[in-house]
Order: sequence, then C-alpha cells, then structure tokens
Amino acid sequence: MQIPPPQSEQELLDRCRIIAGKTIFELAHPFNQKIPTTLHQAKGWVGTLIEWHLGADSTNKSQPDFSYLGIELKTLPLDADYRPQESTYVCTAPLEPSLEIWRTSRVYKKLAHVLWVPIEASSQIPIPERRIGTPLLWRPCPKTEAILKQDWEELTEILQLGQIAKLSAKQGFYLQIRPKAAHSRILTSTLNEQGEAILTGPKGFYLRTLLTKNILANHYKY
DNA sequence: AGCTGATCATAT
DNA sequence: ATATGATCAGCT
Repeated sequence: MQIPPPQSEQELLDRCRIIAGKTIFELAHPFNQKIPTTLHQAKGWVGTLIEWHLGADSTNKSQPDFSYLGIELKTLPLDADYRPQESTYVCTAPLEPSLEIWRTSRVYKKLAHVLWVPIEASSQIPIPERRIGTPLLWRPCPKTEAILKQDWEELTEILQLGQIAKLSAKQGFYLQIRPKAAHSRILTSTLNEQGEAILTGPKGFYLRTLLTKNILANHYKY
C-alpha cells in the first residue's frame, strides 16, 4: 500500500480529515503493521505510521516531509488532559562553525510550516486504542517567531563561541538544546572557547511543551 | 509532577 | 556517525 504525496494543502487537509478520530488500531490495519505493546523500543513508530497515511515523501531526507508543499509533519503526544506531554525534536544543533542566520537556519526552515498531528499518548490508554486528533496546519505568528528567533540566536551564539560547557537544557523560552544520540558514549568533535578540539555528545534543538501547549490553546478555542 | 539528560529503531 | 522518527526515566 502506497499513498502518493498530496498535491495541495487542501488535499493534505482532506487526508487529515480522514484519519482524525481514528485509532492506532484502525491506522495500522491497512499497512499490516503489528502494533507494539509499548513504544519503548518503537519510539518513532506512530510518527512513521502517520507519514504513510498522509503521503509524506521525504522520509529519511533532510527536507520537509511534504517536499512539494514545504510542510513538516510532527506528531504531538497528548496526556490525559489532552495537553502535549513531550517536547518536540526539531533538528540537530550545529557544533561546527556555521554561517546560518535565523531565516536561513535549519530550525526556521523546519518550523516555518508545520502540520501538527495530535495523538492520545497517555500511558493509561493501550496503544491500539489511542486516537488521532484533528491535525492543525500552523505557521509561527510574528510574536512567536520573535521568541524563537531570540532563543535560536542566544543558543547558537553559545555554540559558535565554543561555550558548550555552559550550555544546558534550562536555556531558551520556547527552544532548547538537549542531547540527541543513541546513547551518551557517542561523541563528536568540536572546538572549545580556546579553539581547542574537544569531544562532546551530539545535541539537538527541541521545542518545549510550552510552545505546543500555546499552539493548541490558540487554535482549539471553545 | 515537570524537566533535563539519556536513550531506542532504522536508513544512509 | 548522521539523518530520520521520537519517548523514556531519573532527578529535582
């Protein structure tokens, strides 16, 4: 079973309407997928399943999931109160010298246009019974972008100055930097503040749930 | 209970 | 090792 990429935003939204309200059980069936009992060893499984249903074409590529539309797909795990329960991985953080500015950055490119797909993720709900919410096509408003830009510039400056030792996940209002690797023994080379080669774990940009909670609150008013 | 640091699978 | 897809789990 293969689904071609959507040719318009409307076609993408039409497909979203089809999966909204369905369970993981219903979505796994047409792809003959065995549903994992836990996501412990299948952390990206649900996201991949949604990609298949919506026709994402850039799986395993450094491009938006829907390359023709320039739209990035992100699942949004919801807790029992239907609020985001996990942060959202964006992309790797550059430990090498970079000429990026905000608008040319990988973070901006990823976040410029996102399809958020809310999914029930409370551990109280067995995986097959978890339901898909109504997906939301989103662009950062000017106020939100300004905050992301400031976060990105502060964090990027620290990295570019080689001050990785003073970097922690506590920095950043919406955007933060955390480890991103299979495990903590994986090391990559970078330069410290004195320009000396040192080893450090790979890092990634993540969105705090504060942002995704705000996005949902602003779009699903009652 | 929320957050930070650590970790899991797969493809290239 | 790096990219994709993310969640786990110990500590505060």
